[in-house]
Amino acid sequence: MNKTTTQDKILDAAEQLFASTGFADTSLRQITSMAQVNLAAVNYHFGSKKELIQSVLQRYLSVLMPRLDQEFSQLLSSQKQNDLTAVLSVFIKPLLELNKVQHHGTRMFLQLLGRGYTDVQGHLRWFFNHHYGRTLDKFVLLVQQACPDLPASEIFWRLHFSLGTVVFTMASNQALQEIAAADFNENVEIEGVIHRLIPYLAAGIASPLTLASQTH
Amino acid sequence: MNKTTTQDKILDAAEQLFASTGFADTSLRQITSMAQVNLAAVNYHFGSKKELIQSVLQRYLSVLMPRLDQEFSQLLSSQKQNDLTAVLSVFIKPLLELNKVQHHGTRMFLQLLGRGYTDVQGHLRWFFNHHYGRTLDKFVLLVQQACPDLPASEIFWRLHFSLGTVVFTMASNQALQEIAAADFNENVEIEGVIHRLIPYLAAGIASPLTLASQTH
DNA sequence: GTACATTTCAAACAAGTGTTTTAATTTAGT
DNA sequence: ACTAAATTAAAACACTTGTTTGAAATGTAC
Repeated sequence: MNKTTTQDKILDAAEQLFASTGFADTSLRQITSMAQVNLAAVNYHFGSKKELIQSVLQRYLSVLMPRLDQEFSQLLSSQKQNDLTAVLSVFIKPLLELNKVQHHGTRMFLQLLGRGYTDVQGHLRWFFNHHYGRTLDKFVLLVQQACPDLPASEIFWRLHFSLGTVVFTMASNQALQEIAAADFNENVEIEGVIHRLIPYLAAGIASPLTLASQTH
Repeated sequence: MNKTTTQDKILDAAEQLFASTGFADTSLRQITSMAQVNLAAVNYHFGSKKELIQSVLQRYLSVLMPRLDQEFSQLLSSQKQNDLTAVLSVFIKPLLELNKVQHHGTRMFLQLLGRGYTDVQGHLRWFFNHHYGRTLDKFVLLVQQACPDLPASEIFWRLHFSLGTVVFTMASNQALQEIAAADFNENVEIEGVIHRLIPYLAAGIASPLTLASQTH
């Protein structure tokens, strides 16, 4: 007798709607209607819409981030010279393991991440940095070790460029998949997109310093 | 006697608020209050909020896109082999000339573009493709010529990765500038960001095909 | 200066939002 | 079985949104 609780029904419906429509453009009435629970249940169980959003993300982050932290630490302690592609590839396995958390978990989480950074500016960014800032620092350190010639400020900019690539690609993942399927007869899973992203990001981050980027 | 019309007062206020807060999160009451005009003036002069958004963008696009189209055509007709950096650099001058349209026009437009792609999914994308699809096709052709080894589908993905970089960077431009100023004592104008972007994008788009990206 | 069209204004409208309230119902402990 | 706590339910609340209305004000042409 494995009955799903009201909380879980809400979380399941919410993450689906959030991923495809965004946080701001999804109403609590849509969520509770899809979950087949009462409207007031959201505020009763989660307090507010804001906290519901955080709970939806937290279900994935609490699995992913410790996993990433462990990988980063391991790579940091190993003495061998890590190249950028290897550092970025650390994300692959932990991300794909999110499919065990939930059906289509990887795609769902990455879309949520994309929505999180494009929809809301305030509380999610704070929430993430507050909880997982340490892990992020390790990653930045690894990138710096892999690109010893780049000044810290340049790495800052390029990592944010890369964040933009990932976030945007994941937020518009559905639309992109549809176009790719129509125009190129390609049916790429989220795993394929990840494997396409890594060389692109690695090349961008490691691109040589030009005269132009220094004088401006 | 150069009095600004009600329409212009609305457009000026709207673009400022749209750029910094996004389209969805800016209300008509905020706009008319800042513009010091009556609330009903927006619907009277523009019809609806949706059309106001398009008008705000159109003020820049109508200057920028013909300019870009001309540059693309010129590059296409010249027989010499264009490298990717040259193709991407075509954007620089037309973008910076938007500062003549309006004070801080370049930054304003790019932020609006970022907001346009992250906030709304529907009508803006259609609006843009419908009006300027031809120009875009020329650009894609130039990129294909510069990267003859890449299959069309790969170029499709990488150009969207790049779009993500630009759009995200521009949407969060203000936040990034503030962090860069605080952490690295850097005061980068929008022009500096553009010059930082180009080598990053060029390297990403032109990154070699790996075994992984082919098999997945 | 009168007549007509354009523009401004305050007010109200209809629809949607997240949240709260209060009562009914179900669950769990003894 | 009774009691107290936890959960569900329907309704209303307070607020914001974009849009519309109809009268007042302004501008324009003859």
